[in-house]
Amino acid sequence: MKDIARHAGVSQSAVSFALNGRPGVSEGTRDRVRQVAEELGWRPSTAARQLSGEGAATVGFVLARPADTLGVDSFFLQLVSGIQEVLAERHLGLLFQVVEDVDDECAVYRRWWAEHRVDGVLVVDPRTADPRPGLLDELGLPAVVIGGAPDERHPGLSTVWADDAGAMASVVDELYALGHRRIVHIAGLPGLAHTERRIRTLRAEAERRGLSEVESVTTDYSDAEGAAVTRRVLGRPAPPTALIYDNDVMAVAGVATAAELGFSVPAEVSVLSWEDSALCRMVKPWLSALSRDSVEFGRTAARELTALLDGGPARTVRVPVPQVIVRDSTGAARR
Amino acid sequence: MKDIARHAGVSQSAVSFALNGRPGVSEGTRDRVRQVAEELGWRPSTAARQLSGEGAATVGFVLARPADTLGVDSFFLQLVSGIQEVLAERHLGLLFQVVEDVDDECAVYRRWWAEHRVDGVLVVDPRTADPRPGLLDELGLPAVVIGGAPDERHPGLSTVWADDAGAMASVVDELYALGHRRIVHIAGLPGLAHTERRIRTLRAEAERRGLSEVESVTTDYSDAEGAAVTRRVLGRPAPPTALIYDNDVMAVAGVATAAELGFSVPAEVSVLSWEDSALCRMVKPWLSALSRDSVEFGRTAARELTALLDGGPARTVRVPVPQVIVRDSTGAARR
DNA sequence: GCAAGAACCTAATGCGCATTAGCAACTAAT
DNA sequence: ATTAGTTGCTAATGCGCATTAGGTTCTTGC
Repeated sequence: MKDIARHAGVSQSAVSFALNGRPGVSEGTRDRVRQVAEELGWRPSTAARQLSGEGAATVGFVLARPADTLGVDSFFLQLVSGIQEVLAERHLGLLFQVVEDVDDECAVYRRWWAEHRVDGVLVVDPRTADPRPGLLDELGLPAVVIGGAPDERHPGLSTVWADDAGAMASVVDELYALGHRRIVHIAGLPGLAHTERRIRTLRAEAERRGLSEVESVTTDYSDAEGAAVTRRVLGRPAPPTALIYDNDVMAVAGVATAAELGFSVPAEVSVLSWEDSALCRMVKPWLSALSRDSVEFGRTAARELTALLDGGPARTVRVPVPQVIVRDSTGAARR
Repeated sequence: MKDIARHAGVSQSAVSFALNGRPGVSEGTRDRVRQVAEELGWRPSTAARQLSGEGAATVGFVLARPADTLGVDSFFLQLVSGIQEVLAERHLGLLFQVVEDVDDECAVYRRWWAEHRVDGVLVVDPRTADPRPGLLDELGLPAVVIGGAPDERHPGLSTVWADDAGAMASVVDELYALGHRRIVHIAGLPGLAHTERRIRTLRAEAERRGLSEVESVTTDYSDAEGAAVTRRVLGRPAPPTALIYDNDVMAVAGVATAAELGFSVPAEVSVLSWEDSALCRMVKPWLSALSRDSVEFGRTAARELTALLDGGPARTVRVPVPQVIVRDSTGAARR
């Protein structure tokens, strides 16, 4: 800015006024300063800006999962891509960190907060008894919880969520209509809020219809566990006629396992993936799947965060209910 | 720091000396200051530190690809995970951005540089005629090119690369030994340095052996194009007996397509994936694949970058040649 | 024709830290 | 006993920006 001031023949303060749209300089001077700044390729130093009270212009995102389970997962990249789209418009940076578990994640938040490194954070994979909302509330760090159910205990946090319960209900509706009575839900990680929500809803729906042979089994989302559970339940005397997998990876592994065991899909067992991706169209039969717009999900979350950063109120936003895309892996139950 | 100084009964400068291990304070004072800082949960403001010449404590990473091709890709998450591991040790942040294309990527580098937002960057997907190394060299931004071939034109940049040429040569060796003479390489994006390296090497190896029916076809890495190319080449009067796919997604799509066309794998056509992941064990037959340690690749790249940041010389590091993992999708050529 | 105000600009200050210069007390060397 | 050196600290400065307090000229109202 000193350079610009010299080139434009004004004081450094005038430059600041001119470039920040503040009153105090004539339009002529403002234009001249802008032009010089442009020529010099000037950009404000984020550090200096931050030091004079403007915030870090950065948003944090922590992914808590062991390195070895960072496998085939299209959801996060898509989510991040949507987040970026919104952040980039406002020239907000995304500070990204991968850690092992939630405790480490909390430590990262504390550090970021103490170092004034981020203006806010995006939290994913909310859990039952999650320490993170409380911590963020306590630190006063603006945050948006992605995928969490509305949480009245932390009114400072925004929430963006998908209606898993509604989706599960519609899935059960559909399977029931197709004649399925024995259904196994190969769920994801226990303790994750959306896993528990789906499990609870499935149980409620089953009870409502008087179905006794409906259950959920939790896994670690890996193809290995997906296959193992599939093998176990299909080996029963009265195997399920429909399998709901909480992600695409397990669904694909499940189909392969079913085929191996001599079950034809969907004639003998229907398979539904709770995540749509290219994977679902890479196996035969093509997998029916619950489809949601992950990129848009990310955009929504980022928009909520920027709203918070602008001083807006915390809100709870629901994104559209995931829709079932019927392909070739679901059909009428065998009689 | 002012608080700490007051609590410890010393000047603010003494606090700075104490906490940074500088001479100028007695060990007693140092310990006392450390303790107070600990109690107060003090962490230095990165902005202030940066303003006084310490660098941004942040490394940049840009992923240039259209949002819709951000699909099933385990490579990047694993790479990033490895990068993080090394950066986290040094408390370096990772600023992450997704953009549409290389031009946007260059714009991001320019902005980061002007804003002093990052101390260095990691560059992925190097291309033939890539504008990025030149730009980074010009800006003087420390950088490590991941996956690039050694480049003498930009001695300021470090390079971490895998020996694709060597790997391709060993793949051809192996397939040749199995009796394959008609081989199609379903390559990735044209213009990517490693794509071109593999293509060149395949051609050279074919010529050396006098094989005329060996070729490479470039794609966009998508399952759709992988399937389309597979369909086309297997429909020929004399179809290839071996297919080399540049990633796992296309390989899986290719196997499905081959099955659809009535080709049995590996009896009638062998399939090899140039990327190993859970995907390769999610289809039947399990895919033979070239395996590399992406997490370690990331670690190596991050280590090279931190070395550069410490003022070390630019280096070119080769990671181990990917190894062929023989599973069930490759076998002797049908006579 | 003179005071009051507006318009446009400059000087000065602070953000949180690192660093340099400076200063007092004490010790070692001559 | 004086100087030189050392130790342990404080005061002061600067990094690049935003902002507040002044200051000068130019306009307006009476």
